[in-house]
Amino acid sequence: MTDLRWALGEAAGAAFVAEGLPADLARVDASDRDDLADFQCNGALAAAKVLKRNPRDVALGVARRLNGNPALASVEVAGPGFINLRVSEACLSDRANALAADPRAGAGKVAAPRRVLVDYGGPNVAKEMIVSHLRASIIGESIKRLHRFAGDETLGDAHFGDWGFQMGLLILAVSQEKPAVAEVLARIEGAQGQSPESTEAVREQLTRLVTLDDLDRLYPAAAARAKIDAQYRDQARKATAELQAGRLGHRLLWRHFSDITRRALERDFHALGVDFDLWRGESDVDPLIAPMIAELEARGLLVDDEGARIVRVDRQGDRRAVPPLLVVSSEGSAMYGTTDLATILDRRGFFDPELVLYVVDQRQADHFETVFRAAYLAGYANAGSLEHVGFGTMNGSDGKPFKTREGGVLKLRDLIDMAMSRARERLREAGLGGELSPEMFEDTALGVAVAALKFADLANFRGTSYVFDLERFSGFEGKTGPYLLYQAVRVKSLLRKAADEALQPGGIAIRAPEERQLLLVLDAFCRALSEAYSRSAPNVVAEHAYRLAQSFAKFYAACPILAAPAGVASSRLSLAALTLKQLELALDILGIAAPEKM
RNA sequence: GCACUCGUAGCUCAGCUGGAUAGAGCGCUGCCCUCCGAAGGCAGAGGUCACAGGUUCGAAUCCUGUCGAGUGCGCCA
Repeated sequence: MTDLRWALGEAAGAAFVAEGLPADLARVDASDRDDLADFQCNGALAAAKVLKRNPRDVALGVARRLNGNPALASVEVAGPGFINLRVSEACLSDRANALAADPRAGAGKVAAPRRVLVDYGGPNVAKEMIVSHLRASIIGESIKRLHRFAGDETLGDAHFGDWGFQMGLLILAVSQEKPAVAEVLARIEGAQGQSPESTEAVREQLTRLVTLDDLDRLYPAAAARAKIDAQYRDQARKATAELQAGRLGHRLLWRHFSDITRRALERDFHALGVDFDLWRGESDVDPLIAPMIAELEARGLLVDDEGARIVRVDRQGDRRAVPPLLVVSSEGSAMYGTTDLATILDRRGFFDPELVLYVVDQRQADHFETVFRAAYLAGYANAGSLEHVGFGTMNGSDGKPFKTREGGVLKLRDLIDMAMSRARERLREAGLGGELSPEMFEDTALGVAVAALKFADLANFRGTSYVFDLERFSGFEGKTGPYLLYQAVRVKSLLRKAADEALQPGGIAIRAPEERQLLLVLDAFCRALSEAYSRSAPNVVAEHAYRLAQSFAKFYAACPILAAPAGVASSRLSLAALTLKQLELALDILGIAAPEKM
């Protein structure tokens, strides 16, 4: 299925060729003068420049050839050589009916689907989720959905931070505070493989002894203490080393920490409409590191430098110095980049992705450049298959990194709670409290809150830093998530009413200006998706969804539907149903779901 | 010091593969519920697109410079 813009571009291309002009200049775009045209082609200006001809003459020649096209109601040349196209009502109506019959509401698919892995979120064991995790999760989830919807075989990986020093700290802190835990572990370690207690039994005991609240309480304290207490820090380092060496008790305890953290995180993420396909952790790639280092060494890629072992990745012609990848520190331990490199190997093993998108803070651009180059150099990934999709930092209204009024870091949970309480207020104001069951009421409040948070973030281009403003994030009027939900819910209500009155949707005939405008926006869905896809820019989808909702609101205000004469009513009903279908598809790509009522 | 990103309405942001009168939302001023959900619609005020050069018939968009802001620059992740 092709959209009008594309079809007109093809027609213009043929006209260009017939006029002896380069066809690739015949691009047609939505008009930015809707008082003059639906679509415009500015290619005659460029062609005239290349061929050194009078642009107006060139445009007139093309216009003459387009004039007979049945899809076009008018073809005019304006100004120095703009070709303005107005589409006929018949053509618009045909397009509307085609869209209504298409389950994808006009969305295209990629010609050659790829295996795509999206690495995003990056939660850590025992570390509280804060608002900065929100961006990574929201943007990553949307990019994953964008690829999946376009037909790629897509996996989203949380890239779980479940390894390293923080685990040693936790093991130390928990066993010091809870002698019972130490006893359990001593028992199982003492008896070695022939322990009377099964692993299962130990895990059950740990479940009773160590809760998520314990971790939330102990970790910050332990981390703070390690900063000032060198002896404590050394103990934690030792515990980390023992864990990584495979000490049984440490392993069981670590597994327990990760399990309870992951369960809680999955629940929180799910409430936000963020669901990972994979929770591969840093621990999963740990076994790959030693052989990887040996191989890099054997191939001469690993060299000594200031006591550390590095891979040089700078190239001739670099405009700037690209730092080497530090693989083994002078203390002999694996580093951040080492894990990332091993993760690339790991992924090649189980998925062999053709594209990996790292949805991570823009500040890590240099780091990823280094890792990617090392991976290409080592042949662990095909050139160009690794891409850093960076996003901007989050600042407070003072332009500095965001802090709460008390000066602390805002927890994600608290932010969601704030947005939810505002949503509850609005629902009560609208008098919907009594109509919905308590569970429905809470679900709806959560849905509205999530829509507000996500849309506020996704409406901005990911690459630029943005000001984190609670007021704006939980706003319900204007260009907001709740506005989109509101429009969707209004259509749902309308469709219910129509069903009650046994009014059937029918063929669409585009007449009123508001219907025209709505259809032109519906037609632009395909284009918006492909642009969002190629630029990894969900804000393009967000913008489209908003424009769609807005065009619908105008249509809804200007064109009576149920009260219209029978033929008109069934046409408008179909148009409304089509709008709902496309709006929900667009919202789904943003990770937002519309409730039945609100 | 070197590098990257960004400076668009009072505020928060789109637009940046060069094209006609630079768009939204919030806020501000009015208007519209005897009609399908007013979390809505309509109208209005508000801009030398940081500044200065350059390329071009044409620049918010491309190039250079200046000023301002943010970020990064091997043994944390």
